[in-house]
Amino acid sequence: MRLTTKGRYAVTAMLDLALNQGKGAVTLQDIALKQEISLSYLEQLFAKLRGNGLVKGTRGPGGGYRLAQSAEAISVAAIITAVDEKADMTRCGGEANCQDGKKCLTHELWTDLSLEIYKFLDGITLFNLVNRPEVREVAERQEIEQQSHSSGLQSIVVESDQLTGTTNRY
Amino acid sequence: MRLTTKGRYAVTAMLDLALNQGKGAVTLQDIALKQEISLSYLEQLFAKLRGNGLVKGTRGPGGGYRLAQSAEAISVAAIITAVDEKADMTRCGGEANCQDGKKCLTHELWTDLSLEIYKFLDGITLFNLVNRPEVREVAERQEIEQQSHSSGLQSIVVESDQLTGTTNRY
DNA sequence: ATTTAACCAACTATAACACTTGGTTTTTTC
DNA sequence: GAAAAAACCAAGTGTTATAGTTGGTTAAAT
Repeated sequence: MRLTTKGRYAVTAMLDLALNQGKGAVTLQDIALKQEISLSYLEQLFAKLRGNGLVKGTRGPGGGYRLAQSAEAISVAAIITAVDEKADMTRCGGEANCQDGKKCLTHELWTDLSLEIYKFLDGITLFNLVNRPEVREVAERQEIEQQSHSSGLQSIVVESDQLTGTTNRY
Repeated sequence: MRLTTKGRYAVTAMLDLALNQGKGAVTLQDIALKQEISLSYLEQLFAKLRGNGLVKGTRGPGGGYRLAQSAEAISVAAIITAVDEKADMTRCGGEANCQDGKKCLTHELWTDLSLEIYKFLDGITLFNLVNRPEVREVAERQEIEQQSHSSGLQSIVVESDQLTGTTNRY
């Protein structure tokens, strides 16, 4: 169980999905703007999440992503595992071959810790997170910011599109 | 609290020190051979450990490092913190300024987890580790391997020294 | 037909880690 | 007092994963 911003991005994006479950599919464009993550990077993360059966995407206008399982069934640990696919930690990476094929001095310590972290993150589901008051608070703030953002931005993009011929993907 | 092989190296080395507390100072050369860590990298790690008051070094022949505090007083968390000096995790790195100066969606989740990990590692001291049977087992194996190693290696190094004019530092 | 959005592949930049090189200084030992 | 052993120090290099970019193709709705 590795911990990196990659996993954090994935959890944040999945939480965004869970929060907007009622409103149909959510586009990555949306998430990219709200959570300030590069769109293409999100695409790469969602390819893995989809491969692991955590989300399903629908193409075309009105399309986007939605959870493939209920929010109760998706744990934070599952999300991180899906995205990180055990880029194992050089030595002590699971097997006990850290020291010439044998266990290194601190082998048990790290496996114990890994288990501890896993248990913690496996005990927290998207459903749990959605119902946390702090999360709801931040989510509402983002909702408002996004509206003022997109209403202003959309027209700018359309105009500059005609002038420069380029569309910015972020 | 970041988790990387860097911290693992540091804990392993410190544990080696704790295990050999009775026999006076331990040289980094020794640790490098036994734990298979590059000597110069160890030097860098020990510079930080020394700076954080966890070890003290004595120079010259017969010198080396020993613990600056009792094994009971040194927690694994303290070692990792000393060596990692909070290369903070891009966003959500302690302060709540992950989203335009405000908290991001999953801020609490990561701070909770960090605290959990810290508590776990802070509850384990070098003294605890030294007394674990698996650790003692591995330590004994290393003791034997080192003896056959050094008695064989020392003469080889001396001989090849005179022939090639080079000394390998590892 | 056009637009929207998922889907896909290959490339680039950056940063941290792990390690190397080549020293100096201090202390012990002969 | 010379030589050796060790800590101490600074500046580099190689590698790897992350994070992001570029430039597409396909599927579905208006």
